[in-house]
Amino acid sequence: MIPSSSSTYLSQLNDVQRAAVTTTEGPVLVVAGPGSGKTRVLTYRIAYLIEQGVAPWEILALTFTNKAAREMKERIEKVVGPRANRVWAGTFHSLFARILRVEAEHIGYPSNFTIYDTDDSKSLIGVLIKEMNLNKDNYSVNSVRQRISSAKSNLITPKLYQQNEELMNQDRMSRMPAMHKLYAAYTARCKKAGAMDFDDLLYRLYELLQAHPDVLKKYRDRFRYLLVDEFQDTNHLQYSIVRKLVQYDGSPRNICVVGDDAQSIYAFRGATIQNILDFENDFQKFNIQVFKLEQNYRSTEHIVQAANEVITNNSRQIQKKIWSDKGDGQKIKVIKAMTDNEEGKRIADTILEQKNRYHLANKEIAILYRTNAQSRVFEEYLRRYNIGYRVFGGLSFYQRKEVKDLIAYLRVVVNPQDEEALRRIINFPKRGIGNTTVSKITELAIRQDISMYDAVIQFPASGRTRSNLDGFIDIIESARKRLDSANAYEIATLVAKKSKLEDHYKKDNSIEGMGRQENFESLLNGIQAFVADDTTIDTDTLPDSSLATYLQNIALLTDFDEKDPEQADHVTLMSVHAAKGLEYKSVFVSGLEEKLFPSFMSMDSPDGLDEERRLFYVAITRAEQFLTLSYANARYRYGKMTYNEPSRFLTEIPPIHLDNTANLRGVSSQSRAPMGPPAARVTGHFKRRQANPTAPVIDPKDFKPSPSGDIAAGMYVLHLKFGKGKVIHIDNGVAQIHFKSVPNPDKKIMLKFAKLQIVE
DNA sequence: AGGGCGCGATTTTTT
DNA sequence: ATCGCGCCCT
Repeated sequence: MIPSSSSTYLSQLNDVQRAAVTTTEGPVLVVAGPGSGKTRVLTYRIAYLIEQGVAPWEILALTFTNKAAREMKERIEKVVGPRANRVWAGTFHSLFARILRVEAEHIGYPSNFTIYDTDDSKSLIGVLIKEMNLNKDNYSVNSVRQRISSAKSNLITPKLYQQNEELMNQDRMSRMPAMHKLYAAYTARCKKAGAMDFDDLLYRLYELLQAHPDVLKKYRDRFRYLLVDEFQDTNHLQYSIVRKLVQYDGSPRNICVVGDDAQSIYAFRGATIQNILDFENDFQKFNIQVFKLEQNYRSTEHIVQAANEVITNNSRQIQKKIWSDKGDGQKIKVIKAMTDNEEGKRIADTILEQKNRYHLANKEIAILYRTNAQSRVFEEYLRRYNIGYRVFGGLSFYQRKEVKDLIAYLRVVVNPQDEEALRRIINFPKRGIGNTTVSKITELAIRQDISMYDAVIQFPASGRTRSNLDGFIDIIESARKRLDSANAYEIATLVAKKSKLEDHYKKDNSIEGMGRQENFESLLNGIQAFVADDTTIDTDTLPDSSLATYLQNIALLTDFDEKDPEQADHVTLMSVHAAKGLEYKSVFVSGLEEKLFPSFMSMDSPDGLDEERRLFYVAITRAEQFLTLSYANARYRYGKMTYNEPSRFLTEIPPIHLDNTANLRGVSSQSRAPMGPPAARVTGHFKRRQANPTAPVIDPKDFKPSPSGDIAAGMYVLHLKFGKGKVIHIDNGVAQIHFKSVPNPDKKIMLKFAKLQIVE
């Protein structure tokens, strides 16, 4: 029954790792270089604690991403079995949300409070700017949100903000003198809406612990052992909470933080490596133990040494030298390209070559970039080469309009005070409640100091407007009535029908519309799965399949958290940020140009530049065996061609680690040649093994859409995604076309939008 | 009230 | 280049 004894897994650790695992009492700082077995140390430490008799629920393990939390839980489970589920392991945001749900009443929130995502926050700020008659040219929603967010992350209340001369001065200088009023108003409105934004999940918890000693004591007693992963990415507020939980008289101070200052890449949103330094100071007199994990088990030496060299260009860092015993390995390749397009082609070519020569699987390969917008070229070429790929990041499933629409209805059902959700759906799908009515309702709400939902109910209006409003109220109320008796899925389907959302999306048969239908349906399926998989283990929280629980779960999810069918053999495309914590046999780091990587946003300050360099450090240390860096002399940005120098980071790698053969055939005639299919020998070899063999291959360069008016029934046309198809008939601007080479060959396409080329 | 059109801004990363 | 927003027209 016991999955494995401690001796088994402890023997898998090196001396430093083992010491970090078995030093369970008192404060511990683990400085963990890339690939040094950090996750292994964390999970084994928890497993070890449990074997030493610590109850799983006395352990609080805070991570930064859901992915990291899940991975950790899975790995603990492998060692100690199902007990692992009782460990409080999760992200700061999700665990704190869970606690806040239980304790909400203490701070005047409903336990089914809404979580506002960044879009909701921005939308509310926009509304407030308008309401307060501020000039929206001076008050940009983004900078206001940023300032509010960083105020909260530094424990500055609206009141303290107003008393802070420095902040107030900054605001005056940037022509936002009413900033503090906005902050106060924003806070009040969130509270009134029963809503917390991402920062509130931390900030309100801090307040709660601060103001309620009994609650604080409860969690201090409960969590006897704390662990924090990726400590370099925590902000001041997060550390303050952690400190509150462990730093007090009589505390055993069993806290272990793991991090790497060289991999801190979230300073832009308030993370500070100062926390690591503070941690050392704060726990100095409590016999803090520091362990440095310096052996890299991931990469070969050229890669490791290059990383070491690069990071020495940063001004301050914790001294450490990463080393590897995996041998020299391959040198780092550099691809120079004329254009971003050529960069894409050359990388795709190199991928084919590597697959051929080293028998790499797609999933052992990743292409990384600084900004998500760069993924496009790579997608194009990988598609043409029939290499399966998957893009991470960008718009997450839960940010899609059709998904947010239904979610918004559900949010209002659970919490009618949720103003942002209400605003989104009050007239969507259209039901004759126009802007005029909505702003009158808003005024009423403000004047009477009631919620917007109550204002909708009370709004005095004549015939049609009134009955439209009643129609809306009825949708919400009929679902609310069933909140206690029905599960999340039943309510969701009811709302989808009654609101006419389902109809709205079903009747749109354009390509995009069908995608939305699919998303809409998979949202409903997801809710059904949630209901079916009712496995909440916590006794504290409401272990149920209720709508409220569902909403709180998904609010903190991102794309990454979709269960990836791990078998799928695809090349991974993602931003460098998203790649943190991952590793691949072969890694391509693209777009190494000044103003792109490093980003122009960060170039003017030394701190910004240091962060970009750490980002580069993270990027190259993802590679196990093959590392390829690339840049282009010219690339399209914001619709026009831009020219940039190669990134300074390239010159920071000593040439001894670089493979210069790539340079020799760098900017040659071949790179200027029009894009043709890759060498037949190479494609031919791999084509058979690729996923998605039906995807047609059309060179976008050869594609010239015909005027939509020229298209008639009976013609053969080309479509970029679906390939060749026959136009069956055209009805009211919508063509029915049969594409024989795709799984669902019959498509309805709106001629107005679709780009089709007549071929015969 | 709703739909269409044109302009403008936006583009670093994410819980 | 793409998207969203606001304005104007019906």
